[in-house]
Amino acid sequence: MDKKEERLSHILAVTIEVLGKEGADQLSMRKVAKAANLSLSNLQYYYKDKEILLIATAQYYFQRCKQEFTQTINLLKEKHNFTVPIFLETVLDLWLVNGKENSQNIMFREIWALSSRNKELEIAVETYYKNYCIWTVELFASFFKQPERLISLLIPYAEGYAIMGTVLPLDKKKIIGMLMDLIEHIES
Amino acid sequence: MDKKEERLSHILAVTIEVLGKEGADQLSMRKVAKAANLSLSNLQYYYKDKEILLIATAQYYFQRCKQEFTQTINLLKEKHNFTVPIFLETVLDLWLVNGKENSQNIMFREIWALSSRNKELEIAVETYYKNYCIWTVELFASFFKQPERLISLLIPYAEGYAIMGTVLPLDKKKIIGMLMDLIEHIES
DNA sequence: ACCTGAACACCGTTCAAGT
DNA sequence: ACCTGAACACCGTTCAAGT
Repeated sequence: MDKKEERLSHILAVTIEVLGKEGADQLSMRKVAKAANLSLSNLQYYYKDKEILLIATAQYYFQRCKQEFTQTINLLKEKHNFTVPIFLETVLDLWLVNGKENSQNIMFREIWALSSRNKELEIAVETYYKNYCIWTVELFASFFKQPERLISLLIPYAEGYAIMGTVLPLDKKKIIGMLMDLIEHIES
Repeated sequence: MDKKEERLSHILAVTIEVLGKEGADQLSMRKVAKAANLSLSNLQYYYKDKEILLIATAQYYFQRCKQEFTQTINLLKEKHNFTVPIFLETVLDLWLVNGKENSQNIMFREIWALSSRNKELEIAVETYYKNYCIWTVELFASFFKQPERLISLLIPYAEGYAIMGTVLPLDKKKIIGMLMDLIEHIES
């Protein structure tokens, strides 16, 4: 990585920090510039306006998410007591998270909102989800007969659960039980 | 409804319009004031700052959503060819909508994003989802044995589908088929 | 190629003042 | 109770200028 690339990704890392701390509505070019120790105009030299900065930031963030995901999955696979049901339960427990307690979900909310006003960002989000489905289908293909069906069920469910999982009539434990039963039914 | 109330709800209706057209990031007190034919300071007399205006707007919007929901469901129930499987398929087709094509979902995205930075708005969103679950459980209780389980499955799924349903390995028709099969399994 | 500072139109909020 | 206009600090963007 040369010096310019380092500079660019440092700006993006700082932008993620500001986004996470203050939210999309509070993020300003001036704040990012200050946090990155740049003058406003110098920041604009690297990212010429706010839109471009946000798109680059989202893509940088997605890249990070992928790294985190593969790392977590690899750790899971290497566990000494690995069985398919244990793997499944662990994955479900990992995926069903409350959006308000999870910094990754807070970032995604900001990105979603921005993407509904920005065609290019919308495409970046769509691409990420598409790839996410591909990785997870591949992962599930090692253990299940119907990976496409399982992923088409579980990924949207997890996304929705992040939004409003806390107010459902069933608690998380019962939901995981239900999902495991449904998966067994799909696979049978 | 007295004159003040009318004035207040007119402002909220105008705010919803501006939000839908331009998005949360483009919404300004000045724009709302202009669109509602008020001076900026006069708008601030009714809603003293942007936060309060947005919370009131979200609640007003939720109220509208409830009306729309009950109306749609009543029309469905009154249909001459009503059977439980047809009802279920129609409801699923109605619920599984692409978030980008649906103006209600665009509004919800804006509200979600705002709510992650605002405790009071977050509570309003949570309350809405809680009530939504209660209505739908009641509705399903007329036709199904396990309404809580079905709603705990379907509502988060529909929310997640709105976000990323377009990139799933299965198409909508197959997904509805899968869900109907799963529902049958839960009920059996 | 990289960086600066001033200027512009816009924003939310505050406040003293009117009816 | 309802409404006004000016003022303030902040914002994104543009631009002419430096190294």
